[in-house]
Amino acid sequence: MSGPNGARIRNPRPASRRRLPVDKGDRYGCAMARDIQERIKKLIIDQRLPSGSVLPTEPELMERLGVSRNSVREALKALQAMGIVEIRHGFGTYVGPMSMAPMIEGLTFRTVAGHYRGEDSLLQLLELREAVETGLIARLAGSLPAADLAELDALVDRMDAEAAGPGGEVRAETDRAFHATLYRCLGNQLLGEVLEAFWDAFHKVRTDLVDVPQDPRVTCRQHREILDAVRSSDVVRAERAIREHFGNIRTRLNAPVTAAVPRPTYDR
Amino acid sequence: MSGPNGARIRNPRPASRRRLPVDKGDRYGCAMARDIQERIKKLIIDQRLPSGSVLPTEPELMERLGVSRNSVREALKALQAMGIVEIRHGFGTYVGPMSMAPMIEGLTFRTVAGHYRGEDSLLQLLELREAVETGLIARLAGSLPAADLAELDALVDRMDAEAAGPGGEVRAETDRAFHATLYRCLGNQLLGEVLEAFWDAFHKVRTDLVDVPQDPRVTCRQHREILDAVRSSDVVRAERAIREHFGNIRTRLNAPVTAAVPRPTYDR
DNA sequence: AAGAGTCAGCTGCTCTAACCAACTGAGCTA
DNA sequence: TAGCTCAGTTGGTTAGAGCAGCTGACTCTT
Repeated sequence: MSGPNGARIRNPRPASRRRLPVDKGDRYGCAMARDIQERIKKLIIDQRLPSGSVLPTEPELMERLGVSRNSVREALKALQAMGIVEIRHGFGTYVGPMSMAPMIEGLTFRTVAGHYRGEDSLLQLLELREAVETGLIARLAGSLPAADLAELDALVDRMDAEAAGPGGEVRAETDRAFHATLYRCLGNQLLGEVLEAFWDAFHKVRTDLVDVPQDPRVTCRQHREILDAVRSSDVVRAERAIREHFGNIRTRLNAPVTAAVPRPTYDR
Repeated sequence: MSGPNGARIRNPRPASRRRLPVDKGDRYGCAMARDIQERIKKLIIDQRLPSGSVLPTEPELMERLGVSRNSVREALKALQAMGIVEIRHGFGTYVGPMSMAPMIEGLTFRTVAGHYRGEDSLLQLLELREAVETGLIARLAGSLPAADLAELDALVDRMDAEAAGPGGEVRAETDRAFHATLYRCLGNQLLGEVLEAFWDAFHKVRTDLVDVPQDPRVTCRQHREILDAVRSSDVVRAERAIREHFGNIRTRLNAPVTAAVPRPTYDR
């Protein structure tokens, strides 16, 4: 039943299956499964359940919703994939953290798939990050608390140390922390999580797919410049610094991406 | 087994269940289900399957992955929730559109839940939109093709007509189209989809939860101002126009949000 | 009596088997 | 020829059984 590369071959009705699915606006599956998901979501909303609350057990949901165990489980699996519930074997089902973790996963997959198909999906993701951070930096300039400035100073210092250290590279975690700390003072949790999600997805794909050469000293200098610009309340300079930083990543990205031969394996 | 409000009461072991789940880094469920999902994803990536491609049928996946139909279906349900596959009753399973639709859903739920819990989640979502659009507008000023400018002109004209028309309100679809068309020329599909996702989630929550009063003439004037600023290549003016537009939405949002008594029903 | 091991009873996880529902295509009927 | 039915495909749903992770209380040992 399987072709040479595991490709699917269906003898009795090969042509008809080539039909592309017609969009009937009926995404997300059939009525019942969708309905169960909605009812569980409604349960969470209506009872104002916070993250971590206990949800009914599978047998209880079966009885309450009047469906079989299997349907309940499929609905819960879908909700789990969206981060709405969290399932723990032997414990029970809980209201999920509602984090952006599922988005990271979806975005990562989409970017990897697009990359392998020859699209510039990684570049698009970078542009997205650039857009958000550029739009935020103006609000930041001059209004960063002293404590955050000190923390950012320490992070850039650490970058310097890492660049001069044995590895000769700035650790990814340090870069991530810098960008996260920079926008923390805005007091917008969603913003922070989305930015981290974009960063995570970008970083995952970049390290997995393309081997980007980087000059760690340039990285350090650019982060320092961003920090100094923000400290001195210079909006224009801050925006320019951010753009330069991303421009740097972009140029480093462009060369290898076009030349790179996608590796045949994907093991995420 | 159920309390007065449908709250769960478990007689034999009530105290132990109050334990919050310990984070073992094992999100997304047990090993096997997770593994099946990964293998299906690997199949899509390795064979470079584009959106709409036929995936193996459930029996074929059972055999190939060596698991039961139930497990296959649960994995597919989770992947469907992430937009990675699309399941069509009676047809088969296909590679999904990889759109941002699941993100809209997750974001909407998160925002609704946060709103009901008294957080300013809707405002956070608006700030996110503002950040992205502000960061993009500079790249746009002066580089918009004439065709897009004409289309935007027509959209603002339509807004005027709708504002003066019977309803006296600018239709949501027109606003959506304006923002979508504005950033289309950047040639970044991801960017466009993310912006639309944010718009959709914001709009869904706003119309469902808070009844925002709006002066349609102000809305029209602000969109016209954005368009004119972009047309005249005036970056500073364009940024100011965007900020004013979002500032307008924000102020209209702030008053009712704090005063609003959340309705007890959630029916999405 | 204190400690350790076992066991019953929760929880979710997986499998098997059967049937239902949506859809297609070929062959039959009028 | 036009329309229908029917077999065979696909996913959707139900049912029942047993497995696996976890807790608390009971029991046996020391």
